[in-house]
Amino acid sequence: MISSDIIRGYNDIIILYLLLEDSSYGYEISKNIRQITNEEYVMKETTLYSAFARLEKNGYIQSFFGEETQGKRRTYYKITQEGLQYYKEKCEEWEVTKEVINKFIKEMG
Amino acid sequence: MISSDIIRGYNDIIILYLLLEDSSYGYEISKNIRQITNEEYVMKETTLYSAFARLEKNGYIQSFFGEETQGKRRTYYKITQEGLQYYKEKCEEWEVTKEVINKFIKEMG
DNA sequence: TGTCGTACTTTATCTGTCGTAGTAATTGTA
DNA sequence: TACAATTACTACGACAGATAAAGTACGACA
Repeated sequence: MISSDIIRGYNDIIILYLLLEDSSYGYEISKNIRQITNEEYVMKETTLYSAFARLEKNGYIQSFFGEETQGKRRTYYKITQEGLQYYKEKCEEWEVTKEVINKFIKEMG
Repeated sequence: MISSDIIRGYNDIIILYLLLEDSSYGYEISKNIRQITNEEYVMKETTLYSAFARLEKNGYIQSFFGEETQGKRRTYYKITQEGLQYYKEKCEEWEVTKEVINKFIKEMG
């Protein structure tokens, strides 16, 4: 189980990654995360939707309504230029973070 | 700069790592972190001391007073069996976390 | 006398995550 | 036809870890 204190701050990156190729919506993103990680990480619904709100507030994603004529209306999100920039920076930060934390990890029986 | 949301949850591990070899105290641990990471990560004082309190409350470290007869009295900490166990588990969790997050990271120009 | 370095403590605030619950429509199944 | 399950969200409140700001206390040094 991955603790929420560790993934914190990377949920945004996970979401942005999934919007790189094409716009998407909550439920689909949620499923994709589970699939990609083989259920090793399951993002909570509330975490996901509050991340959407935060990302949109910061201008990293933009929402629009889908054209479904049946079923509950979906809110789609697409990544912005700023979002792409933010994603790139966070990826670089991740490389640094990995190396820093690795210095405090020991392989033990 | 490593964001606090990313390192969150690993501050405990950093501290425990530094207590593996020998007991130590706040100021020394703080200096060691800076040195080991070449100033890439500097743990805030309040973060450090609140982590001590949490770790002791959870039984992962034990405090005792140093024998300095001059200067301000130091509070030393040593790792417990439970702390060692916790450290090991977190190291294993780290390996999983790394792989999970790596799936959402892209190398980009 | 004043500043720097060492070694902490207290208090209060912020943010992201998460538990709980509820709404609303569609699809499966018995 | 009834009921459960799945899809697709929204609202509210609580919690924990990180942090800013400020203060205490001691020694050394100039």
